[in-house]
Amino acid sequence: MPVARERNNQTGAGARRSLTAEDWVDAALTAIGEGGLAAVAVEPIAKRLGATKGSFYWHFANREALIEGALARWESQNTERVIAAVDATRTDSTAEQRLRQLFKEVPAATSGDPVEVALLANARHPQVAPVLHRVTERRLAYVSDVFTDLGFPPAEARRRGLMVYTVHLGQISLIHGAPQVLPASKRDRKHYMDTLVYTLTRRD
Amino acid sequence: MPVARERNNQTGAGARRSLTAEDWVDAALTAIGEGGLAAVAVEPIAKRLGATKGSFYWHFANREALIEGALARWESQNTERVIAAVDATRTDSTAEQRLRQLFKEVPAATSGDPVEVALLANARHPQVAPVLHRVTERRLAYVSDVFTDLGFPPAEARRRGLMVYTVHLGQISLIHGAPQVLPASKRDRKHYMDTLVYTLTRRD
DNA sequence: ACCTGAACACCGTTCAAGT
DNA sequence: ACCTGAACACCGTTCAAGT
Repeated sequence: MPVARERNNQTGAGARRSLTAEDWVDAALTAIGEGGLAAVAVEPIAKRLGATKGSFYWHFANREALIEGALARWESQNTERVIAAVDATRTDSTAEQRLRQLFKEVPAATSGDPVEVALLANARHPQVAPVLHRVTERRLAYVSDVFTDLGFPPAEARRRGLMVYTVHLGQISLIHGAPQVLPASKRDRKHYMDTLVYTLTRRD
Repeated sequence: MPVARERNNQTGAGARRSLTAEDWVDAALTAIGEGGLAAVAVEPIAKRLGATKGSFYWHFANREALIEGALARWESQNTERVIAAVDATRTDSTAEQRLRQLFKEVPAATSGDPVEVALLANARHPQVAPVLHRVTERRLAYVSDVFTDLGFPPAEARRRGLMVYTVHLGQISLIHGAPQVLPASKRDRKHYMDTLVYTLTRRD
């Protein structure tokens, strides 16, 4: 039974506009968030948009190009999110507080973004790796700046920043791969976090 | 042209024995090492073994069961490898040297094992996660013991062990996702490693 | 310019039939 | 007990034909 499917459009139930590449990218990002890279499947997405596979191939050369577009969009959005997060902590009094803040906020934002989680799960994917690399570089530069603000000389600030970011990545791996090894109680977690910040910010 | 394909057997070019579940698991592990979890594809593996897909389904319920078998095998082999690595470092004089050793050896062994790399890339896969969790727990316990040997009280030793293992995981992520951010020269890497070990082993 | 519908290739899964 | 070969479903890709 050929029922007319509801479909993305600007005018409600009225005239339906054509799909754009943007529409497909939107749908792809949604799919990544829900089921990872593997969920970027042309046929199911087409069904969701109320179109056919043939329509997709008018906008994109292939599935790879769709993933490319989705990653590019995520990266630019992610940049703005990082900047916003930075602005949010800028008024904190001490650099150590900002560091502590980063340890709390960034994983929260990170775990909260299902797309980031999915991309981290596919960090070695040839299309994902360079995106992750640029995002990493940007975040790392910011963390290093915090150590500069703490009075560390540039080279040492970079090393410390790298350590912090390394720990951050490790935390994400643990949270998503083996959360059971992390401190169980809130009290233990606070103790652990204190040890972490203390250890990483300590001077000679 | 129907050429008789060479096929896994015990007796060289002579009589060919039947395939076993083991044979399929072997081939699956090879495939994971070469192309990740996604490379565990029934049809191509069957072709490589000189058999048909139908043969596979006599030994396994489905593709998932094959992956399960491959992961189980890798885990048990990995256990032995860890034990061997531990034994190799046991004669080192100081615990700090053992720690430094771990930082050098474990990533080396880890990066050297393409299966581990592939599994880490799919850390959130429902079949992979529990395996990784158990392996993590085992390694973490060992690292914590090193800190106990260093004279840290148990709770603190666990925290330090967790930090070290977190850093280790972060390193792996960086090495495979954004190696460019790591210190470029050998000299800088040594300096960084020194800072790392010094920072993580320092007492109050 | 944008899309449909049919076609083909590839791989997962099933199963009747062979040895 | 172990395997083949044909069949079907699902998805990526192509393309002639429609509006």
